[in-house]
Amino acid sequence: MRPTVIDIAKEAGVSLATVDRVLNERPGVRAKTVQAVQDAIIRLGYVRDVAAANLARSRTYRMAFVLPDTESQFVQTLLEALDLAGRMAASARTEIILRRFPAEDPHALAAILSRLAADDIAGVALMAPETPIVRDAIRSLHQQGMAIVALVSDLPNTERDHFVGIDNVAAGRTAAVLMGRFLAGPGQVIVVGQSMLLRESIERRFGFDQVMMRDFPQVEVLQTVESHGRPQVLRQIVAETLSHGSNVKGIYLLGVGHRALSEALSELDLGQRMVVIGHELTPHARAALETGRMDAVITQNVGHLVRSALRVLRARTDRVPIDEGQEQIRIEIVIRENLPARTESQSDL
Amino acid sequence: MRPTVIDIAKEAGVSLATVDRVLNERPGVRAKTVQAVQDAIIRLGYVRDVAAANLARSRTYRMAFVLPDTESQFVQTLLEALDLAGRMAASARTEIILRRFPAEDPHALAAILSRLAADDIAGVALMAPETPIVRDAIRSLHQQGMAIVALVSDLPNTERDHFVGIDNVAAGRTAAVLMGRFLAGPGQVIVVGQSMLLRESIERRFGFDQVMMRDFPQVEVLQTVESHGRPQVLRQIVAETLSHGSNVKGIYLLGVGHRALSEALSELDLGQRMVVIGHELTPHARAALETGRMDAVITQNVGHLVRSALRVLRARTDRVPIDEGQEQIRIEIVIRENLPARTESQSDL
DNA sequence: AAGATCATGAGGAACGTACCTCAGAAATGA
DNA sequence: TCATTTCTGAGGTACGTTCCTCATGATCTT
Repeated sequence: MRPTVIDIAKEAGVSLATVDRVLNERPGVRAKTVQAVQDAIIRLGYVRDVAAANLARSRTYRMAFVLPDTESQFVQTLLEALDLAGRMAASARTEIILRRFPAEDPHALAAILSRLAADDIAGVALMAPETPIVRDAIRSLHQQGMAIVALVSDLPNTERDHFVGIDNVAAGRTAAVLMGRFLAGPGQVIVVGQSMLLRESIERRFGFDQVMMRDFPQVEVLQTVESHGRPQVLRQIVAETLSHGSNVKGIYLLGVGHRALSEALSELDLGQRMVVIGHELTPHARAALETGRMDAVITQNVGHLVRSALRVLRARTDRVPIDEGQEQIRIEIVIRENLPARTESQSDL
Repeated sequence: MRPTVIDIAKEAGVSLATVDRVLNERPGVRAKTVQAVQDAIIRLGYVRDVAAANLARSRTYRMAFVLPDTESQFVQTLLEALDLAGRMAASARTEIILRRFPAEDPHALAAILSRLAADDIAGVALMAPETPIVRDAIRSLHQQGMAIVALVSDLPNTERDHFVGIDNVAAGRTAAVLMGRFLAGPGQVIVVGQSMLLRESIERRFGFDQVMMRDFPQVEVLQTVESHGRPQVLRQIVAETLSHGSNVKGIYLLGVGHRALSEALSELDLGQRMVVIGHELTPHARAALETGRMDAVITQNVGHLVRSALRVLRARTDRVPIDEGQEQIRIEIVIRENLPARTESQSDL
């Protein structure tokens, strides 16, 4: 049988109350006694039963996920994963609170964040760009003891406890290697992004250029085309670039916008096959891979993101260590052949 | 507040005992009453608190992992992941029992399996080839109500509850796409495997050939070289093939044996760069990727394998549904650029 | 209609931990 | 040494469930 607090008390020759004080780091125990209890704990190999502990605390975890209200497919898949995770988490005394903020309004975001504390929330997973206002809001939450993780987009200069997401520079490098090798020769590559103001886009482009220059000097990477979320813009610019008789052999999509691009491409009816590589495995990207309109997608598993964020927030709240290996989000390479089966729950797009 | 069994009892106008009988599907309740209770459950949105339930049951999960006693790096990394998972699981009332069996001795394996039942074990994760003896042993365990998952290597014709691992045909196809595209032209490819009797090797080779023939007809895939676990054999055959002045441009490793191969390759000092693609991200494969001796590794996350097996076994034991999306093991493509950082725990090689 | 069987209620103990109170012991200061 | 402060012990209740016993009322047999 596993040892319990009672066994520890006996072993250490103290009372249950004292063991409890030591375990929960409450004051009123002499250093010597603390040591005796800790020795007993080690000697017996005691591990606290978190389930019983949480039951006794009658602690329920209220975790907030704060996301932009953009309708992008990436956010949509994130929401789906969140929904599923919420249902699964319910039986583990964890409640997920969803908050959306207007994408371009840092003040609204700050207001939402500051309201969280009053709402008795134990932790926040935040997907937002880092602005001074947000930094202040996070500092305030942090001072109130709230666990905070940055989701998808890191907030390196804040008091966030953890970043749940991928290294976007490495993701860009990965895309570059595939692009370079798939091209297998000289040519030009168009890079398309929503806006170069987004941290992810900048980092990916940086990593992409790095590898391209080093390993594939024969490939010319053109300036980033910014779509600003408007498909027409994207379509037009791409069409223009392509029709200028240049030697474009590949397209690199820094972010979302797969739909608009694939429409543009099918309209143009290119005589020649292009190498198309993008990020985020949205339903459209999945379809594009299946039909061969895209060659590879660099992605992060949305289900993992959500579950990892929840685990980290819980661990922070419980003050227990996390399993670094498990919380490391992989840069996944998806091609048609290793496309994961669509599950009913859709949780793992 | 979340509703509890007491709330359900009040809502349904029955006693706590009756609610409990319904919840745990125990006899002695009229169909009409069962319905009334279930209605109340739905009306209040009751979710059973599994932590409290398990506490009350004072159930501890003893889960056995049965693995071959081969010293292969893959099994080693699996063991490391298992060790870590065991430490994490301890606080969730789960105990991991490890059993090794002589790799070539199905009788010994069957003996170990049949001993499990007496050992009060709730579930087994088994990594073993499917033989008639093993099939019988599994049937017997199944009849005793034990949860069984096949690990890494599927046991399709048995009563296993679930398979935790990847689709090896798809993994082979994935390798083929990368090989074909990285080669970027005609040439020959050597395929190296430990033994073609292993299900995985056969399936991977099958998938590899499928795609090669369909998409890259200009590439000639040579017959599989079998190493039978002996590095010298492998080294010699590879050296021979290469020195025969043929047009070998790529090497596909069906399984382990990265060390022997990389030694062979460095000895031969090939004038020309080869495309080397293999399976399983062992420490050697990792080193080979880092130094550029390998181009890509198709792998499955060992940490995920173990955790998924544990979750599935627990779910089966608790008779609760599993999250299909979470339990789907990905076919991961790893190149140098997206090589996951080595974590201290090494859990996720 | 009497006995047998079944469905239900009431109540309680247990799981392992947290957290509270109060009394008394030990250490500390003057 | 006495008063004061600081530790410690004993005991209890609670968390949400499981599972047990016993009693009673309802329903079925023949």
